[in-house]
Amino acid sequence: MKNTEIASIFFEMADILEMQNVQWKPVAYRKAARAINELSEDVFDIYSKGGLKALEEIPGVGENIAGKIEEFLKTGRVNSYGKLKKSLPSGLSALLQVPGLGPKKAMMLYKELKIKNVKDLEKAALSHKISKLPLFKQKAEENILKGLDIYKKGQERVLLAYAMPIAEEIKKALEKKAEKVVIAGSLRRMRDTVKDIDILAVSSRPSDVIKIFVSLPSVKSVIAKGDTKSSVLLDNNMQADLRVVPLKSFGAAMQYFTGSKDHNIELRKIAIAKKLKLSEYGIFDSHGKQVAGKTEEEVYKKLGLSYIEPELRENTGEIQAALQGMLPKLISIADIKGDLHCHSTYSDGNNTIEEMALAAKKRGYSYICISDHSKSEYIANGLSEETLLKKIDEVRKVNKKLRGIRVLCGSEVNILEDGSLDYSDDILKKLDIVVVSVHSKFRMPREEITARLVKAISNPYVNILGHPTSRHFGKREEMDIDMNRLIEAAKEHNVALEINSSPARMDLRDVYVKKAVEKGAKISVNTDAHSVEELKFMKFGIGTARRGWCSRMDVLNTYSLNELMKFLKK
DNA sequence: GCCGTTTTCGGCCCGACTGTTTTCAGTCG
Repeated sequence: MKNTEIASIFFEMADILEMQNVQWKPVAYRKAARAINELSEDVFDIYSKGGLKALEEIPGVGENIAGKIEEFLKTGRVNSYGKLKKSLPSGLSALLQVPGLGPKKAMMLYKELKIKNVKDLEKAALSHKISKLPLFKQKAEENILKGLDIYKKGQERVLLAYAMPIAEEIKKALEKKAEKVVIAGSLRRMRDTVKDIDILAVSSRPSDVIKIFVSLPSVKSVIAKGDTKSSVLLDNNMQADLRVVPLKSFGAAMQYFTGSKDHNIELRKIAIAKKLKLSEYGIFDSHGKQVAGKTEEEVYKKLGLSYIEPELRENTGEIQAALQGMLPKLISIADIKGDLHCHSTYSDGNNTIEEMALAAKKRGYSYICISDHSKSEYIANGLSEETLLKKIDEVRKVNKKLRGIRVLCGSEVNILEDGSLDYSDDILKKLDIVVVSVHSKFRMPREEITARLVKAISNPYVNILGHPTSRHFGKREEMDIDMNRLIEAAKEHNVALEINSSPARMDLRDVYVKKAVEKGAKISVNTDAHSVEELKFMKFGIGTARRGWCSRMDVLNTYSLNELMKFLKK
């Protein structure tokens, strides 16, 4: 995908323009860059199908930026970007990534002290050159060193499943003093990765709550501390932000602090059009009187919108749909009747089939599919045909023994390099469920990998395509797939696309899920659990399903056992 | 540079915290 490359060009153009004190263009370039990053479709495909006109359909992309995209796709470069870059030293825009430094200060440092990059900045701060400048006194120098510390540790995004328990712990601590505490921000929107932790509290004595917050044992340093808000750096180098509001503003504050930024900006524009003002304190009329804000529902209603679930708040069509009352009723975790992709001690799992089944029953499921690895997955102790037959027999025995849970015997069958499968059809047809996945040769050209996947799911015994893009955070990018073709094939062959809830996978990701749902393909939300504990990851996959606009009937494992068996027969 | 049930020109979300500002600019979310 060229999207990230193009978006980062526009982000950098915005930074440079901002340092040159150009008005508004930076806002426009950033808005376009964010929209391009969120696209499910490759801009190259959009352009080859619909030309410049189609590019201009992307929100925030007008004639000018569309032209630059076209130029990039045709020549591999953007002329005006090259010119902009030459206007300033190459490392300068990186200064903006240092917390506390914005365009004004960065330019001042460049002009006064010839600071051209982060290295220069550190040298200057350590030798106390910065505190000699008129705008920068001693405190500013300290803050730059603090900012550099944060910058160097990297503000990389962390996994949702990693950040959530940390946020929950902070919430628990604050609940001792506050009347209400909620986790907001991208955590509440259930993004697969997050950058920081946002917490909102209600209290009539905000300073008490803030005092607890800044002195939590996990706080390494305090970035900011005021009467109603505070930011801290945790010892794992994540930033946590707290906001404390009065009860009458709770809904508006929740709305504001949940975001996303673009969603909020759109809502505020709607408020203005209605001669109202929306802020984190509520909705106010022209006399400054509060007309809504105690609950989120009230805020959306006052703006003429139906309630928008947090997971949908990305300004990708949800506001338009809410205006027309066309939002889907989203799936919830309570709709889930079973897990269709789990492992047992037969391959590389930690628990026996029976243990997994009992854990599933305890979660209130009515079925669980144990889909161990296939024979060529040596490293994970993949099953030979002979062992697989033994396993089928054991599943039968467990089903005889247990009541209230049905174990389905499946396999996660490797998709080989040519798109053929790791077991013969004679074996596959003995299984209740066949999940097929790629575990090798991830980096084939787009055409080949797409053909490989389409061939695999065309096999009549296949039911689910496991972790379709095989991305793995910190390890592996998505495979380069023609998602439109894959989704069409999945629909045609009645194969469900998996949302793999394993924290480092979260694959399919939200934008592709939304596309699949729009086209009527089925989704299956599974955990890929290798132990009974990992069954709990379901909630994260459900988060992605909701972000992909899934309602209950879009998701295979909300079906009752009977409905599921009917689907599996094809 | 983008965009339009008030606009094709003239707007562009809103408010808190920091530092050293004696009334506000810069930065952030």
